[in-house]
Amino acid sequence: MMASDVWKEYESNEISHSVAHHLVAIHELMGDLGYARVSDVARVLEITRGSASLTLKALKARGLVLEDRNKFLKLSEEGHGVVDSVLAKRTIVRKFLNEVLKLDAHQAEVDACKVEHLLSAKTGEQLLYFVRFLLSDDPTARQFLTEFWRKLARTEDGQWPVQDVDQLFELEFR
Amino acid sequence: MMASDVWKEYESNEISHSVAHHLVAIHELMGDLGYARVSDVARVLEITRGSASLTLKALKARGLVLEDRNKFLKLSEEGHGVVDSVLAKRTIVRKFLNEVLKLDAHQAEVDACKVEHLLSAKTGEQLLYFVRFLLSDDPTARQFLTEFWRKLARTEDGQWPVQDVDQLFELEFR
DNA sequence: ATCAGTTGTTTTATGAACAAAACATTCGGT
DNA sequence: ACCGAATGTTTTGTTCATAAAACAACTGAT
Repeated sequence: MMASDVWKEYESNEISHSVAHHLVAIHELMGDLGYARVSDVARVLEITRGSASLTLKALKARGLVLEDRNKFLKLSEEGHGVVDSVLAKRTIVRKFLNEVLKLDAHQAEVDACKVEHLLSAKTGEQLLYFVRFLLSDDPTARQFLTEFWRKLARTEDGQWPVQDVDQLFELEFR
Repeated sequence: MMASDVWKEYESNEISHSVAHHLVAIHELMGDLGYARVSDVARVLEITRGSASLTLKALKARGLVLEDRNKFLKLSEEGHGVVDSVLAKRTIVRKFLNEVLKLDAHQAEVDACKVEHLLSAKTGEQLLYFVRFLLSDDPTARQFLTEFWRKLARTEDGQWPVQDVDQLFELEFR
């Protein structure tokens, strides 16, 4: 019933997946090469220079990307802020999926990449606190994780009476 | 450096946000009204009948939605599977954000809605096991959550030396 | 100085997701 | 049987993100 309230908010995302990756690409290129041009961004993202040119033009207009006389790009203060928040969310989600839920590194990377720009700042913040405590050497956290992973291992050995994930979901939620 | 490997996989999402919500709308309408027509879907999603008509035509062509002689819609077996997996992920993510990370109900709903169709089946499954154990009455889990929430409350009272979330992220990840 | 290769932009086109409006059909009440 | 309201479809147009290709400008080696 409250579906309609919420689902439209998806649109209101000021940072699209595409924009996030263009900005992160510039950030990475500055680290790797020390500079970032349109072609470099296009190569990193495996898109055409034309596409990159158009997207980056919009980002320059939005003040997230700056360009010097020689067409070299860099992030503005604001652009850097966006990259920081996106990378922080990606990192913490990847860490949680990989190191806590024990998903393989590739799947964790893919899923983190998909959601990095969608989570609210508050969600990222709380998740950071959570994962930090969970992976700390606090004995309560250690004990909990040890116990969870023990149960998880049994689950994956088929010790739980669950054949089918869908069936499990239905038991839990329908 | 491995950014390019991963970010393209975003495209390969067979179920878009829009498609997910059209299917879920049909599911909810079947529960609420006992039937679902194009106009009902449009009303629930707050889009025009024209838009809904086009999207649903595509979903009929993909075999996810079936239509009887009187233009009444229902989910196919496969469509039901998609809805189950989407709703299961939305539910478990919302539960985690709200009941564990203590985000307010609205923010939890919005974020869950944004990522529901993006998480892999494996990620949903692991998250389900995790949250189930975390919220169970296992004393290890209880103790861990109690301790986490205690720390969290102190954090929100400003007891941790953190002024700015961005600053915190940078400390942690840069 | 020229010519080839690199780089950036512009133009044209596509597909997805929407709106708006015109149109066709169907259904209920009188 | 008719009329008006509700319903579904089609057509047209917009925006966004992409590709592809043509074009322009710059660079460097000879």
